[in-house]
Amino acid sequence: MAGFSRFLAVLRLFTDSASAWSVPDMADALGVPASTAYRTVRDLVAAGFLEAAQDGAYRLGPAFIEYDRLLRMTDPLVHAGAGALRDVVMQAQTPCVALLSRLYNDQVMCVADEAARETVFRSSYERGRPMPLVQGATSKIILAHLPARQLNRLIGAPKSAPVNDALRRELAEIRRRGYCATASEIDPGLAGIAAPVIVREAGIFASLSLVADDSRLDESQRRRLVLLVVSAASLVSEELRHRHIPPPLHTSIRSVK
Amino acid sequence: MAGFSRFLAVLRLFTDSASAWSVPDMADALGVPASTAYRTVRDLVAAGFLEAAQDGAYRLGPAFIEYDRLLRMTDPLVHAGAGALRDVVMQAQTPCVALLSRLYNDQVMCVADEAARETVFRSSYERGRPMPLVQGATSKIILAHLPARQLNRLIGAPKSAPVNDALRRELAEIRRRGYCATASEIDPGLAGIAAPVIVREAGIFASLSLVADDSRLDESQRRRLVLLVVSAASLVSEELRHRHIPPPLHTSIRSVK
DNA sequence: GTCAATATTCTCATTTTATGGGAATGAGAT
DNA sequence: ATCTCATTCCCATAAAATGAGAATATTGAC
Repeated sequence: MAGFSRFLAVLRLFTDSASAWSVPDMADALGVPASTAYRTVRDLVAAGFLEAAQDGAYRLGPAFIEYDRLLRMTDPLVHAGAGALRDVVMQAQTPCVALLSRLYNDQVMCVADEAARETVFRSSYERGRPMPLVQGATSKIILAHLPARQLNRLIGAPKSAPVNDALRRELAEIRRRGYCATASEIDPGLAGIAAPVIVREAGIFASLSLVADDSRLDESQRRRLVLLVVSAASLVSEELRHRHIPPPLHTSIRSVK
Repeated sequence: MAGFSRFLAVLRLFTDSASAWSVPDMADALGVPASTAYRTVRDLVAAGFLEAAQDGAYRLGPAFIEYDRLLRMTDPLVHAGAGALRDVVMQAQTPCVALLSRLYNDQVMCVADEAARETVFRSSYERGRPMPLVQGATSKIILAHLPARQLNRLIGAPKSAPVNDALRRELAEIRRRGYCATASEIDPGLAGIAAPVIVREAGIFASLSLVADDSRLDESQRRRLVLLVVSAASLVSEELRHRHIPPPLHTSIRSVK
């Protein structure tokens, strides 16, 4: 291991349950000499990706907040979706959480969320938290719209993984239907309603979804929310498609100031 | 330039106004050969810090969202302050934005913000955006509570920078008063009210502040909000002080699972 | 205050890796 | 087909990271 990966390795030590590390402990955990660990940490601190807590402990640094804002302001999906999420929770007229989620390596991650005012429950899906690929409406609707090649890479080709044939049939059915509604697949008692946000030409495979208390939903409510989610997802997709300007030919591209 | 700094240099290219870059343009801007730029970008993409947009353009990657969540969940200041901000905007009973801000290199950066329901204006202070050090209540109240050595480093020692003597007197007065109220220093028409969140033993130099429409504030309003901000800041400080557990002696520290 | 135990930084010879020039390949456009 | 530019590949070289251990700084114990 060397170079860049040393920095990544240090950052990966930081998790929900281990949020502060001393340098000797990092060196231990990574199996590198102390001098190397001190140097790596010093560089990360200088860059703002780590920061000294107290008593020789280090925690994640404020540079992540800065880059996160930059991403929120400039990422097409996040930027286009955030407004839609606000509209959705307003129009839902019930305690709920609206999510915008996308593929992230071999998981699904929410990139924007918005809770209605009076929402008391919390969804496991929350901005920045990687979630399983094959559970929950939010994830399934994305899987259902993936190109065959990419899906095979994630769940195995039909021949090599016939165990997934049932899943494949389920995904085909979801794609046909155009939305996905589940209940208690991730959080007991919570229902998920998700619609696809797919813009192939921009490489966007995402979903817009709503999480609400399942016991509060009667059939007409559910139908109304499905409609709300599906149309919001279409709006976001359209906006993204519209933004996707084919670049001028034979010219390097760069964002205009 | 080499090693880690090459990665930093690439990331620093991404700004509000230049949010998508092609690799040749990056190579140009950094003055490095194309082959080097391609390799650097490939590594950053693999780590999730960049991601391919369309047509050879790259944008910031979802890893920043993931680390930002981790920080929100685990950073003592953000975690303790977020709840307080919600309380503040609720109790303010007027359109406003509450901010939690801190030193970040030689600037001040908001690390958590919360807007009241009906707030229409936007403050220039927003989560993740570095702001000037010596303007606005949010920043000044932090400066006013910095140890002398650190203040000198930021604005120059009294002898070498006598031009700042007026500022020094202003800061001393602010410290004496315990809060700072300004108007139109950053955004025309907006007023800022800030109180310190200082926990020296934990290395925390921050502020809790409220931004509201200046023309809507009469004297009694203003007094009420000052009280609100000051007491909220005290609560946050107390919570942080309480959390600061002196580590066990002669033992390496590590967050408990 | 001294002492002892760690934490942290420093040094430097060595190994490892990144570097970048250029060739090779690919993808469009004409 | 041919031109242009994007992208990858190759490899000798230069450069930088590495790590063992020494040197120094901190810190608590006493």
